[in-house]
Amino acid sequence: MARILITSAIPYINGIKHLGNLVGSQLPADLFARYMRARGHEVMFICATDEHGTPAELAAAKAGKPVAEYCAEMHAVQKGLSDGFGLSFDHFGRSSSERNHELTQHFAGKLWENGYIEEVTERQVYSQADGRFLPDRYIEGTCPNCGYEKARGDQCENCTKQLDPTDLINPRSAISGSTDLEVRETKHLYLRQSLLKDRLEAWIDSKTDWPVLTTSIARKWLHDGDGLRDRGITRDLDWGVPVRRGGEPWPGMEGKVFYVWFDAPIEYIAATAEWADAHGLGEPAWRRWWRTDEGADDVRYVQFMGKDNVPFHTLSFPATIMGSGEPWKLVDYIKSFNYLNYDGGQFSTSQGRGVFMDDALDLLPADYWRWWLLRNVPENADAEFTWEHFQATVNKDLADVLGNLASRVTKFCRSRFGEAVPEGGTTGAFEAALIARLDKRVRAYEDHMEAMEIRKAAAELRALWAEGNEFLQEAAPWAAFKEDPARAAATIRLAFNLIRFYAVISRPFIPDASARLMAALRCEDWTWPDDVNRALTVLPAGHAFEVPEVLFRKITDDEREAWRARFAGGRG
RNA sequence: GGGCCCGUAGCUCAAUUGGUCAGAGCAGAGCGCUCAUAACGCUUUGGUUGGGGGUUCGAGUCCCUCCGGGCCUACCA
Repeated sequence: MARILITSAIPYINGIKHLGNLVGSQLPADLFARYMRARGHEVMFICATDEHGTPAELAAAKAGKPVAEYCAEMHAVQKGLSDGFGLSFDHFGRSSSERNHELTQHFAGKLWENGYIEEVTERQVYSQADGRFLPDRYIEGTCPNCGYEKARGDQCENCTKQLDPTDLINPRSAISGSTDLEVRETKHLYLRQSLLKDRLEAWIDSKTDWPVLTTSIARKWLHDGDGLRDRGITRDLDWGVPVRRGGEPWPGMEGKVFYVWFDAPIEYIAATAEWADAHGLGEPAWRRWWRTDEGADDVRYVQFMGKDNVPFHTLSFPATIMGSGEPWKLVDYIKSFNYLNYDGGQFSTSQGRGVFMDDALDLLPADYWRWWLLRNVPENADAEFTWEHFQATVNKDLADVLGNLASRVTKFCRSRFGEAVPEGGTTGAFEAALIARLDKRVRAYEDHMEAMEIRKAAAELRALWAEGNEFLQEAAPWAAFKEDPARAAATIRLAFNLIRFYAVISRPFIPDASARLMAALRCEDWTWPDDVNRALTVLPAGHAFEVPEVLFRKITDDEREAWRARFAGGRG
């Protein structure tokens, strides 16, 4: 039994996430976690809400609430939606937790001691009306290059020129529109990750099995321009982790907080500590996952994230850990994803374009979404959600291939033999051939899951389901029943076991449907089919069952069109 | 501007380090079955693998170039 630590990129707090966010990290991480648990491994699956930063403060202000209250509410909302999608986190923490405050300050203290933090006095734009320093992109003005009037302080969206806020003509706050701006001096801490460039690069180079997407982004940042740049890790905000060196105050940094991208990855560790706290466990319970000197040496650590998060996970966070000089666990494998687009464009939180997690659960049970999203997860390139494809995939795969198989077997049995697995008859070479095919496929499925080749795993799983229909067609128990009922009984008995087999292996993808199948079979034996032959004899003759409700209903053309219209934009 | 990824049958995608790899699912066509959510099974029509050039005994698979699409470019996270 292995020990596997899994973290999903932590979703930002300022609103409900859309399906693109879900499929880019949390959902595939859940698939992997569920699979590894099913194989009997010890899994620690961690996620959290990322609660600090300017957008959180602005969202809270817009909602007319104190930021702490806003974050607490949104955390509860996101937790509820995570549960709704069946995301099986061992703990869903909060980056604003006391644990994260302590750990973030601890890391900063160690980095300072080791010379990896530098104090830098810089000039930033301050807005009197907003009472805050403005990040570059929150300053708008006229582009000096092309004259576009809504250029942002970091870049002009019209001509794509990189800008400095002070370049803008007639600069104003993007928050309030105020032009009462001034440049003030302010002191900040920089993480001197450039000092760790060689170590980081050697580390990245050693990861030859990582997705190209992951390593290419990391290398780009290592070599772009003058190489890896140092990074500001503090901000002039109220909401966040106060800047301290471990337990000590940090002279000259009063009133400042750490930058979210410094404290957010540390929350992976902190959330594991939160998990231990929530379960009344002591320090060793979580440290054995994270400290290589306290048991984490044999832990395999896998991270899931969208490509936008890769630089922070391949460089900044590892730099934080390396620079601490302490034996914290570094990630072993980073599975990164491209984006999911929506019907010809991008998902847009601001425009309400696309399907959001709450909407999705409002329309259909989680398994429909899980299946489509995972089967089409943007592994190698950006993928696209269309209602036609969603309808076609779900109806065919889930309703016709899997759901209907359960219906035809259980209903046939009920009408011919009654509501118990029939007895009599024996299996022969025909069944042995089926088992051989299933064995080959389930081993391939395992290999794909182990390698996190999600699309391939989904395709193999579907092929396994299809084997059931092929077998039934060939065995034709409805025909055999007339001349040789025992023969039909043996076929149906195997078919029942086949359904259980499918429930077990499909569970990582469609956990609710698997549970309903098992409930109908009145079975609680979720043993993984290491031995397919044995797995197909779990349900004995005489075992009572119920005919399940329709496992997956079909999506109608009318629904498809109504939903397309509803989610075209203008949510709110 | 720089960097990266992609462009394979109508659609969505597969093809270990170059050597039966030109495939699967869907859609289409034909046949079969009738247990089932008008579901299932079998057979079958589709591609000179974006264009051109090159390396090689042999290239979707390597190199060059052109065309087309996407992403990233560091204080929003």
